[in-house]
Amino acid sequence: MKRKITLKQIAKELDVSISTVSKALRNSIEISEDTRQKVQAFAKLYNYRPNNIALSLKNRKTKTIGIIIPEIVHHFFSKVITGIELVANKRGYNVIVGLSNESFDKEVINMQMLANGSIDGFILSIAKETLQQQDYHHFTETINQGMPIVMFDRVVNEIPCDKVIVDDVKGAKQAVEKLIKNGCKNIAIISTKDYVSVGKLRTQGYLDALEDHKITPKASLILKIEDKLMSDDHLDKLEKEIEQLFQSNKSIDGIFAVNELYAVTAIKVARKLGLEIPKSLQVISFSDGVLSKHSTPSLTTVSQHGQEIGEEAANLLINRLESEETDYNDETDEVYETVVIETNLIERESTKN
Amino acid sequence: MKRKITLKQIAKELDVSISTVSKALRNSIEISEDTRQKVQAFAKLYNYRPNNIALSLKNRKTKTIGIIIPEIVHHFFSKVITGIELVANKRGYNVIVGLSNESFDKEVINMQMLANGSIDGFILSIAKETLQQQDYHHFTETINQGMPIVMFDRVVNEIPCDKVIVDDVKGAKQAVEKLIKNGCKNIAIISTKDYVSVGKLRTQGYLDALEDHKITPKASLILKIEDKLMSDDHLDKLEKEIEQLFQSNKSIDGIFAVNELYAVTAIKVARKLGLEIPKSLQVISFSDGVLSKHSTPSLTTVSQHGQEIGEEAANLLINRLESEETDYNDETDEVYETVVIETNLIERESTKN
DNA sequence: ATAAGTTGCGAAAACGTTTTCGTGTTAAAA
DNA sequence: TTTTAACACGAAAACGTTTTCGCAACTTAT
Repeated sequence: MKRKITLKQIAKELDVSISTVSKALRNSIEISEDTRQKVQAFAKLYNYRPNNIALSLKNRKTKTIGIIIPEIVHHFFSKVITGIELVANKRGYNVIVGLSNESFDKEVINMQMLANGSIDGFILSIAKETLQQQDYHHFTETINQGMPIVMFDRVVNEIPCDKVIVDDVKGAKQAVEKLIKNGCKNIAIISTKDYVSVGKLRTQGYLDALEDHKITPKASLILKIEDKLMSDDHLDKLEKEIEQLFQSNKSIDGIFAVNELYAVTAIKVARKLGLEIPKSLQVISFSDGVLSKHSTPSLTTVSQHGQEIGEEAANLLINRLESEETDYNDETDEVYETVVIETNLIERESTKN
Repeated sequence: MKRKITLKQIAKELDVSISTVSKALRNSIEISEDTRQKVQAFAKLYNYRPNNIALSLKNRKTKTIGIIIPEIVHHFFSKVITGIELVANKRGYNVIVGLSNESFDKEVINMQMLANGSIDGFILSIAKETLQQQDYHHFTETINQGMPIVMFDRVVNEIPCDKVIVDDVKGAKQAVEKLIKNGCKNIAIISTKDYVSVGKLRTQGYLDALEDHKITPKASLILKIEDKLMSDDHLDKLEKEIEQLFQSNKSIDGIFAVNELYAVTAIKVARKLGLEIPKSLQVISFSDGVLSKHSTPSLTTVSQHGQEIGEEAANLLINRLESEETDYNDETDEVYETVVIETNLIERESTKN
């Protein structure tokens, strides 16, 4: 079990100083051609690589990005990670992942674990519990300690940081407009409770679309699901709630769901009730997961472009990290950007065309 | 932009030495009650936390696990990560994720980036390209440098390391036996080319089941898909291949697919051809992704227990890391474990019961 | 009053780098 | 031959910790 070789060992072996070895490896002109070659040959032979940790300590930066997300078994979030990793790697950074599991405490703990020098900055999407409790002190503290944060998707405005979001209102509105244009007269929405920011925004888009078309929203057509029902264990409960919706509104001919699961479940229930899709019921869902493409009928969706969001977030963060380096006029601008990624409607089989 | 506070700053502020501060914070008995309180109060006030990087350098271990997987937008792999993260966090470790994107080069690069001190050990699943080229030098090198590896799912026997796998042969065999028991007379398999180890093994299980029941396998019932067709871009090509399978074997009444996508695609094609599921065609698939549960009909699957695999792998790795600490009799046993996670059959709508 | 033991703290090394500065040697210039 | 410049290298500091060791200043026992 040989440890990795260090400068010190090379120096000793070659009977020169550590500084000489270091310089030789970095092709410093201070070192004679002779020794340089000797050192480099030896280093290559022993496959020397500078120790990252030592470099991090010396440079006071780790070239590592911390990601905190609510869960990873989720198409959207894993797409985002893919995007982050892509540009992070391209720009010489690693990513370290923490899962909050939608829990406030785990979010805090995870951030503390990473904030103590392990990373240079955060990219995160806020846990539902945190959104519910509206306790954001861990974010402000992190930022106050000079560690930049980029939030995506689930963001809160009161935190001063860069953000990457999709225009949930607009995306939802477009979806509902599509349903209207396709002749739907009674469009229901299946959303989450309002504390989930995106649920609220998408509901807003739904309402906006109706208003624009002089349709009076009916409370009975707005179903707000308690979020715990997302987990597979509560699938039957989710189905019941949706069935209830259909039963008490026989004339529903359009469904806008804020996520895939709600959409496919709605379709399943609707079919059981004898509705034909898209003939007598058209469905559009937010999200661009695997279900949309491969379920039958495939779903018309508002695509969120998760990977693009990740790429954008990573660029935002790294730009900030690397501008700080040169920026010696601290305390100045502190101006933050909010990038909006455009959604687009992907038409599939669950709507008429 | 205040930096995080350090021992040195506290020491200066309180006019004691760095050592005193350090000891006071760790409740050393060397320090008087008085100063200890003073230091701790001050540290708390300024929210002092020891710098992880400095600790890593000093202790020569990072308490961080490196994960290298082919892709993250994949139910199985993200489940595994969830499992790894769960036990890693519980045991005081972080996880840092690298994606190989199924590419040999990216796998190598990623491992090199992390192996230079950033992590204490690897958990990984091998990229398809690597399996194809059968070039494993980066694994052996890493291991030779004293960094333990745990492989899962896609493993190779010639590398001396701990492994966590599912019994692919057995799982596949059970699935096919279920089909046989359910009355299927002409069972086809949709698998991958043999260089994907799990594809090969599952095909073996298929053959074993047939043999056990005195059924002569027919080459025309064995479809081995070129793996590039996994990506959504080639979906139509995949469909064509499967359609071909059905067209040239009209009597197929059972399908065993090695992954979800193949299964749902097969179902889609079969329906187009007028087959009813599960009445005239029964389907079983490996994998426990989201498609299985939510597509219609839902899929009967061989569940792989991704999260459990992740948990097991993390425990294996951390155990090894922490046994090394005490184990000063190096060079000894070097005995590695291969843990087999049992699969089980989850019956849903795509088979009769 | 002296020897011995206790208490409380600081200096310094170590982890592995990079970089600044100093210095001895040799070669070129005066 | 002396002065100056170029060259090649080493010592040391710094990043932020923890820990070993040493050493004063007391306190207790003789």
